Amino acid sequence: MLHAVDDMLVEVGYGAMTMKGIANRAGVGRQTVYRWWSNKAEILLEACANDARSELMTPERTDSRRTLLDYLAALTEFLTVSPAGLAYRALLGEAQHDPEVRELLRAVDVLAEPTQTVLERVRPFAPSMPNVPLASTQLYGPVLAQVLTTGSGLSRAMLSTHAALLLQCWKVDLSSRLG
Amino acid sequence: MLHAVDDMLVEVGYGAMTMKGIANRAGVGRQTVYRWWSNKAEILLEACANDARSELMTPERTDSRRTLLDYLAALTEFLTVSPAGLAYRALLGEAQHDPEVRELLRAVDVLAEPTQTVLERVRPFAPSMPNVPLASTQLYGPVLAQVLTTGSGLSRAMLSTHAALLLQCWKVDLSSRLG
DNA sequence: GCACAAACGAGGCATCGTGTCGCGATATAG
DNA sequence: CTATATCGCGACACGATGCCTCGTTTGTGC
Repeated sequence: MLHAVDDMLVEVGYGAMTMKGIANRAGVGRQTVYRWWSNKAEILLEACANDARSELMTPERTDSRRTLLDYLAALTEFLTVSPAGLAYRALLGEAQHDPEVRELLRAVDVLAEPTQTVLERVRPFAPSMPNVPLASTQLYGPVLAQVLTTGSGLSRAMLSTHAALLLQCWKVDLSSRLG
Repeated sequence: MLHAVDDMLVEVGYGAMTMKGIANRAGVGRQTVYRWWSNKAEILLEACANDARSELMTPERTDSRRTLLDYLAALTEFLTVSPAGLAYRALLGEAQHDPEVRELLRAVDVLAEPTQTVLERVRPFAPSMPNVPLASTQLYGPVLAQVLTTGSGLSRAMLSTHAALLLQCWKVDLSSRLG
């Protein structure tokens, strides 16, 4: 069933994906779909949540910069190529229109957990890293914004520079500079 | 006419905004609306493009950090409060579904010009600032991502920290560290 | 002031997606 | 064999879209 959602999203795109289409694709009546999910947003969220977690799990590297870069690359791949990522972007899109979807998306924050894991790995080598919410958006915000506004991700070179710059300013003790 | 779009977006939200509603609100026939704009996206873009430019124009400060902070605060205000900002978010949402809207939004990149202006002001004091595309997303990406995913912006304290950190790593010469 | 043309408001219409309802078939349990 | 629950499937009302037409208003040259 959820597999049918992934497939349809890739094949026909979000615009042409209808509840009727999902039902037909899954060989199921429409009522059966409504029995388990009350709207398209819930189906999409369930279809992408599991995949997202596994796709954004990157191995820890000895090099902190490499740890960040691997994660940013995986995130870019997720957002631009993966069906689950496309579903996430579609959900994020609907969240701008529909407050109900926004709440749904806040409750199951797909990007939060993997990002937090990566940050914790790096934190020992980045003493002046800000609190998790800010550090998270600093890390993935540029990547997400780029994909959402242009449809394609940052180049690998830019990702690398971004990771290096972030890590650098997280390593320097800010308090000594700002007093 | 465009005023009616702004008003409706604030009053009833994007979800309840229909072409029929816009026409009624503006006191015109529906066909008249279709005569000038072929779809909702075009109306929204025209309704927000002008306002966006003026709302994101911040005065230059002697302090670079303050220049960045002022811009980030204006951007947050724009994205979370301003009708034009709500329209922009709605457009960004539709762009995730509709490739046509994505192209429209790429052609009239609302955030690009103001961000670039700010970056050029800061560049003399930030010798190792990366190229404009990357620096732009590094600057506004976290703010945009935060608003899009949670619906509310970063706190002023976080904006301040973000501006300070970015400026700091843009001031240090990276090549001497990575070379 | 008049006539002509363009633009307009209003409403009708076909089409599509949504979400609900009821019918008939199937299967699983007692 | 029967009762109950679940399912596939079509029917339905509702609302939004985009197009078309009708009769009116507006503005221009004569």
